Amino acid sequence: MRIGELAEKTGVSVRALRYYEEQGMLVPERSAGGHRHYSERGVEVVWLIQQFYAAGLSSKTILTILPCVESREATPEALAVLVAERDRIDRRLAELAGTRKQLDDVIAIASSGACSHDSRPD
Amino acid sequence: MRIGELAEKTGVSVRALRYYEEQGMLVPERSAGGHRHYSERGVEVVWLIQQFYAAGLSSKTILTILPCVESREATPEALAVLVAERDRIDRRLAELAGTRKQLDDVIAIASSGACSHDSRPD
DNA sequence: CTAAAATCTCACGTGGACGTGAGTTTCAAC
DNA sequence: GTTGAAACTCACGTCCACGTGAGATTTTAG
Repeated sequence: MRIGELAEKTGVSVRALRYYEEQGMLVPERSAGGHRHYSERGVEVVWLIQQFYAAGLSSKTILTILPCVESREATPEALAVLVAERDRIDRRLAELAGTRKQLDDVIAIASSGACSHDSRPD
Repeated sequence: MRIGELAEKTGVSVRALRYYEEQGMLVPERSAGGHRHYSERGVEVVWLIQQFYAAGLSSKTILTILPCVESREATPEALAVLVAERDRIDRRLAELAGTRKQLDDVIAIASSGACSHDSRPD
């Protein structure tokens, strides 16, 4: 499929797909005229890239771990990156949970203060 | 305390503190000569800002919710922002957990695949 | 075969959170 | 009173994941 179709299927922009190629994350075939041609697999790869971006991985890191997902095997170095990133996500999860609690406390206190003189404990 | 001391205490750069002021998040007193002077409370505020940044809030959003934390009360609008951001964090937590699982699966498969198939040590 | 749609390659623009001088002024110590 | 560290104000630079034309080329529908 061509770039426009993949863009529609995945919901990412054409520009983004070209950027992914620039970074080496998703390199398609080319037609005689130079147009990009993606396989069905491309859809899943784009999803993965989005997932990893959402997890805060950089394109460089994604570039390292994508081949492992594709080939279902990893060099020791790549495996180390995978584990390190999982740990990073774990720390981030804990951090986020902490901030969530912060926010929750603020909401509890602020709302009781703003809504009325009603200082009912939970 | 002056900006350098606060920077050291909080671990953020002097430039960052000036930036926080630019954004209105942490506005210190000024000496006659124009030097910034922060109270002890400044340390905690910087920690909060960092927390919220880490949670993915923009400086503009932080600017909205910081007064609520300080005054322990919120306008209905600010409260709505607080709740919306908590929800956003909840969604992000779920998202991150999903990606973590993805990564975990990849690690499980890749490591077993790498060890059994290619069991050549260095 | 033609016309329009899609795609192509530059290449500069954007936004957020600062980094990094440059040149000047203030403050604390002696 | 002097001096050196620390702070001050511009104001341009950086990094990342794209956005956004401009202008040329390729592909597809009629």
